Amino acid sequence: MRFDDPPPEPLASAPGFLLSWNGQRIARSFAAALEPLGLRPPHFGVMTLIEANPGSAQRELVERSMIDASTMVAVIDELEERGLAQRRADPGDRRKRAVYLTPTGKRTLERARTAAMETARAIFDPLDQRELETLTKLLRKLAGAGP
Amino acid sequence: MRFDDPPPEPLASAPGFLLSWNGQRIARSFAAALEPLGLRPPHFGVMTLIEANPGSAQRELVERSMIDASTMVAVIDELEERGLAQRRADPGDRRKRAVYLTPTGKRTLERARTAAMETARAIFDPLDQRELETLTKLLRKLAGAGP
DNA sequence: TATTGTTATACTCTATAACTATA
DNA sequence: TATAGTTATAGAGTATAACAATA
Repeated sequence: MRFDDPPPEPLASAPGFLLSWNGQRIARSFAAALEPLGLRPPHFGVMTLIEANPGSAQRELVERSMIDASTMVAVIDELEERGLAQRRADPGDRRKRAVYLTPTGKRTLERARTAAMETARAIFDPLDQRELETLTKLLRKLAGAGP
Repeated sequence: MRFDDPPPEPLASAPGFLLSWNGQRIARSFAAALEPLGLRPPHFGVMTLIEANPGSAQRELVERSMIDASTMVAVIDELEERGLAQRRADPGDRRKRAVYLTPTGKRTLERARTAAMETARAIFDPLDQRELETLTKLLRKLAGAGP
C-alpha cells in the first residue's frame, strides 16, 4: 500500500480511515509544495499568523497556534536566519519580542500561498465545484465550526 | 488553538486544512481508544492484516501496509511479547516467518475493533446518517477509490 | 546473486524542564 | 511571585544501511 494508490477495501469504506488518509495525503503534498521555498508547514503557519497580527509577542503566536513555546523559538529563529522575519524590542515590556515579517518574508509568504493553493487544486481535482462545497460544509460541521 | 476547539476562520473555510485537521483529530482519538488495550495504531493495522491473511510472511505484511521492514519487525516483536501473535517456521522456505494471531490476539483485536467503532461513532456524531454517507462518498472519490 | 528477516544507527519532530531577564 | 523567552535534553516514531541466513 502506498500513498499514490487508492486504499484497498475494506479500508476505503471506513469514513474514519478515509478522513485520516486524505488528511495525511494533503498534508504531505502541502509540505512538498513548500519545500522548494525552504519552508516547512510550521513556518507557513507562523508566517501567516504574523502577517495577520504584525508585532505579536511570541506568546501570542503560541496561543494562536498549536506550536509550543520552545518550538516557536526554533521556528522564528529559522525565519530570522532566512531573512523572512524579524524580532524587535517591545517598547512597553522589555521581556517581549515583537515579531514582524520582512518585505522578503511577505513576498515569500505570498509565493508559498500560491504554491499551497495549486496543491489544493490538484488534490481536489476529482471533485466538481458543487461536490467540493458539499465536502467543505460537512467537514466544517464535523469540526464543530459554525455554518 | 487546541484540538478540542473548532478551528478559527479563515482556516475553517479551507477544505485542505479541514481535511487535515479532522484527519488528525480522528487519528488521535483512535490512538487514545487503543491505548487501554496496550496497542498503538500500527499494532491494530498489522493485526488486522494478519487476521485477513493468516500465515503471511513478514514481507507480505510490509507490502500490504505502509510500514517498512524494520518497523514491522519491532511491531511483531511487541505483539509476540504480549502474546497476541506468533511467528512460526514456514515449511517451504526457511527464510520466511509465517505470522499468526493467537486466540488472545483474536479476542484483543475484536475488542480493539469495538473501541475503534465507538470512537468513530462519537466523532461522526454531528452528522446524520445521510450526511455521513455523502461524506464517505466524496472522500472515496477524493482518494481515487472506485464507487 | 537475490531475498527474508534482523540489528544498529541516525534522523525528524516535538515536548519537558530548567534557566535568565524582566515585570 | 509571575511572565516572556530561551536553552538543553529527552522522547516517540520512523527510516537507512549493514548484516546473517537461506534461496
